[in-house]
Amino acid sequence: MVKSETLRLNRIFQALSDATRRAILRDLAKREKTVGQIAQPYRMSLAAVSKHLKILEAASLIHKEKRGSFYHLRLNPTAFTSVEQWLGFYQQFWETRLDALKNYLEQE
Amino acid sequence: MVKSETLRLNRIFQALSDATRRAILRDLAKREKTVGQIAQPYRMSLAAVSKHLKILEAASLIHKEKRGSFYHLRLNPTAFTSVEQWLGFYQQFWETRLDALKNYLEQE
DNA sequence: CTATCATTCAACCATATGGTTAAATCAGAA
DNA sequence: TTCTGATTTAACCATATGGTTGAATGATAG
Repeated sequence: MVKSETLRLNRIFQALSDATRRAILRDLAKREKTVGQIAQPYRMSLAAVSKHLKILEAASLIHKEKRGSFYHLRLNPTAFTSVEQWLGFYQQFWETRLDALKNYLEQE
Repeated sequence: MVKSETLRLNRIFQALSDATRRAILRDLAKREKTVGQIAQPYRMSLAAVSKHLKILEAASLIHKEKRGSFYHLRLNPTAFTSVEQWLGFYQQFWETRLDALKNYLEQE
């Protein structure tokens, strides 16, 4: 594994380890939003949400663009491919496991 | 999202956010190992590795079993399905994105 | 210009994290 | 029983994390 990819995965998984940040991603999957719109459902301060967005952006999971006096946030779907690739390596293991289970059950 | 699944994902992603722990998972993918065998490639203390293993176990990414005076660790491949499922939701987005890119490139 | 609105930045705080070393546990060998 | 080896636990430390509040920035509306 290349070092830069390691750091990239560190940042991505760390970003995803917080439930608020995962909820924000879900929210942005629907449509692009401003910081204020994103913050609205949460009880925490705007500054706290702003920090979460910065972490998501550093992990390249979202893209932030300033238009006028508003920042617009949107999902960066390609970033998810890093996780997809990382996970891909392990799929062979749980797939063979599930296949074994399936075979076992079908024997009955 | 159910709360318990949220906590489960918190633990899993947090566990995966550390490069040492991801390396341990890779290592265990090959075959089952003891704590000492796992620790051998790393410069850190055995106690530090022991902590990493506890975190991976709490995230249910590995299974730990004591046989005699050795603890044997192995991958728990089914735990990866949680990540798989979480990621699945976003695949529609980056897939349509990649399809769009593919179409664009094929136009040339 | 000036006031306002959206957002960030800075300073701060409590708790979590990832490491250390030293002591405790616990199974197997002598 | 006693010694040894494998591993965990405990206490500790420095830094990171996730939150707060209040001041700063920067674009828009009067």
